[in-house]
Amino acid sequence: MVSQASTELTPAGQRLLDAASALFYRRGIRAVGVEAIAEAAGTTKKTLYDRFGSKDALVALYLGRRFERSRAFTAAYLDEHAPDPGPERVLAVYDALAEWQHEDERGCAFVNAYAEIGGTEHPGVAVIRAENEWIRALYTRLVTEAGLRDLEDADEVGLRLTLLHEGALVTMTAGGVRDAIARARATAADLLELALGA
Amino acid sequence: MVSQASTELTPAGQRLLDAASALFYRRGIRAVGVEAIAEAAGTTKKTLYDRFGSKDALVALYLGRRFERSRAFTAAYLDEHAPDPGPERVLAVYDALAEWQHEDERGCAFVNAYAEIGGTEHPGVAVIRAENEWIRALYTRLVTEAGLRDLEDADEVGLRLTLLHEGALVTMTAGGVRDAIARARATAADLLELALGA
DNA sequence: ATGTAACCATACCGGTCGGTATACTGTCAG
DNA sequence: CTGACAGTATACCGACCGGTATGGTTACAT
Repeated sequence: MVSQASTELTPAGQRLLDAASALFYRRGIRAVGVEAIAEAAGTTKKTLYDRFGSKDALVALYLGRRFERSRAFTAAYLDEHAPDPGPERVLAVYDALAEWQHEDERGCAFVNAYAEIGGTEHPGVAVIRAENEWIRALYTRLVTEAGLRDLEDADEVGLRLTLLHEGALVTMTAGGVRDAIARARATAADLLELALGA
Repeated sequence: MVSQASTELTPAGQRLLDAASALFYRRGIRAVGVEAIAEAAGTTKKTLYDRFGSKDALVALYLGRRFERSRAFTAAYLDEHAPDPGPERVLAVYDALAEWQHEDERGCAFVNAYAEIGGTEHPGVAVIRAENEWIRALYTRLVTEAGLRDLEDADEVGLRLTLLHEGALVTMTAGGVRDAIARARATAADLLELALGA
């Protein structure tokens, strides 16, 4: 587990993936051409296709690596700011999200990508689904560890916290509500108190 | 207020807007070319540009008309299924959403569109923002009528219900949770009970 | 009768799309 | 020394993009 997929890339390959990630996230997938990616990476289309084979594969890699990164970021944030099981550790996920989003302003990369490639057979669709399920599983696990031992209850609360999580991202960007994540956190706190007992 | 914007369209114009709406919603905005729209409407690009001037204008009209329709649908649904003020009328918005989404499977048109045109100066961005604010205002109003007279509290609960609303759509599509809207409704019920008193 | 708006058909514009081909340089391991 | 590989540079492919131009056919109002 020492080497990661991103580590195995050649220098030009890494630059291409970095440039593609930034452009895809900021402007959308279809809006960004391979030529622009190659130019931003200071290389050529030839190298891009030698390394990744197709634009679709590059998109899937972009999503996969972003998923990896957000997982690592969240895990590190939780361990640093709320290492002990309990409601505070659950709510810290929203804090991690706020920190992750920061001044990015473009919301959830996976939701945005799904708007463009959802319903197709694009290789990135599976990554999107996996990310969404991971968020849900994370909340469910943390809620269980916080004391909600009943599996069915934990599942239900985990989903509810996920609804707030995703809703906050959408309402923040498309809705223009700056503090949507903080409001979702407050709502989640109420739900947790309700589920775990005062 | 008798005539609507859509009523003023010529027959070919109407067909074009209908075809464009279906294609944009199902496949995305950038994925659909004007040629395909004209062909689906049984007409030509010439007519499309004579009627709408540009693809961007057609997109904005698509979003605007969908906003109009969803507003009318929701209002009619509420009046039919929950005509009296109270928590049930608030929760009926989720029922209306489930009915509206039905077997559409592509989630919120505005969230999807924002993923493609957000951050640009596209004329459709304003429509997206307006739709999102309307949802929030609707929940806030219904909550107030349900008995939450304090303006600040109503604002807060209205936003929370919006988070669940948007989160449900995203979790249903990108997350693959079929009954996400029903789960959002159940969560909203708990929040309302909390806010209005048992 | 004349004008005008709506429409259809077709060809065209410059530009960009994703993807491929050719050819040359540098590096480094066998 | 010799491949093999990573890289650069550039030209090219057919297809499609949004948008325009030309020209002709109806129908209808003045």
